[in-house]
Amino acid sequence: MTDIEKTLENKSVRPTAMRILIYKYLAEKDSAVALTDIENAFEKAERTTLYRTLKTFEEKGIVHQIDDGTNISKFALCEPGCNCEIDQDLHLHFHCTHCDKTVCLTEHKIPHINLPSGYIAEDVNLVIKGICDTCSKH
Amino acid sequence: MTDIEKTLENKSVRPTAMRILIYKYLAEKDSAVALTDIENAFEKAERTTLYRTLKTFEEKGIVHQIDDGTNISKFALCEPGCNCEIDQDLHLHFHCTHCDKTVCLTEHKIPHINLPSGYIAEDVNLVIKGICDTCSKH
DNA sequence: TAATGAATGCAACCGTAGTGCATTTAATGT
DNA sequence: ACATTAAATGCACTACGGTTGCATTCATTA
Repeated sequence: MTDIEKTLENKSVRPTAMRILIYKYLAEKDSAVALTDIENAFEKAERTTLYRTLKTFEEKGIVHQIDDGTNISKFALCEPGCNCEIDQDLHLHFHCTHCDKTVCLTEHKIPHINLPSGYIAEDVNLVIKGICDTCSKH
Repeated sequence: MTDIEKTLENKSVRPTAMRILIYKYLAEKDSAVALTDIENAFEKAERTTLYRTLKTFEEKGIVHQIDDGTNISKFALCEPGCNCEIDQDLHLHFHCTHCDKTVCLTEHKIPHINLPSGYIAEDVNLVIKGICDTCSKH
């Protein structure tokens, strides 16, 4: 059994062939991917399958969904320190308007925000848009 | 000439009847509105007109677009202190998952974030999801 | 090996975003 | 006041992401 299969089983996700492929794809990407990205990468794959696989991955804490302001949902593998829950130090995301890539800045945590009374926070999302390091060199 | 007409002209936007109506609608709302919201409010209005009006308003700094994670663009009037640009203290947004409303917390500014070298920030977006004060009372 | 449930494939549907073009409306100069 | 010109609006249509229902295949286990 490979590492990926173990990882999936640890998260109570049956390691099917398709899921392993999708996991691999996510793992080798250094930026967040949209459903369409995966669809294009695996021409034989069915949109619905990818869609539901990502949903499952998200529910089981394998990936986290990123809303980078493009109105297109992106996904990235959760790293060991990636706590996608409140009351944790959540990392922020950077969306490059030049190459259109979105990356997790896992080193950068979102500072705590004091809300007005009555407001209950359940999730925090911080996205910075601009030019990434690769694009700013050119 | 009314106040709204003056406001629009100050921003180099021709104060047409439709635009004044849309501005009024936005002004009396205490939460951000989606294109569809306006569409429903003015049954006679053409979606394209509303769409382009909001675009124009945004370009001219009359409204700011809000991405609250629902994948539906929302808009809210810019207040005098609402600087929708970088290097300013940007306010954050709160999206209530119960009543589905998104509000500007203009009193709450986004703290400055230090990015890794090479990254150039142009826009910052902070959205907190949870339960708003109205819904948390019930 | 049969039974069971999960995963996948297929075929749609819905809603938002966006564009091209014709038409109307408003502003300007003569 | 009228013609000219540009902006604003209305209409039709496309594109695409997200989503669901249902049939079918696959894998697990009794």
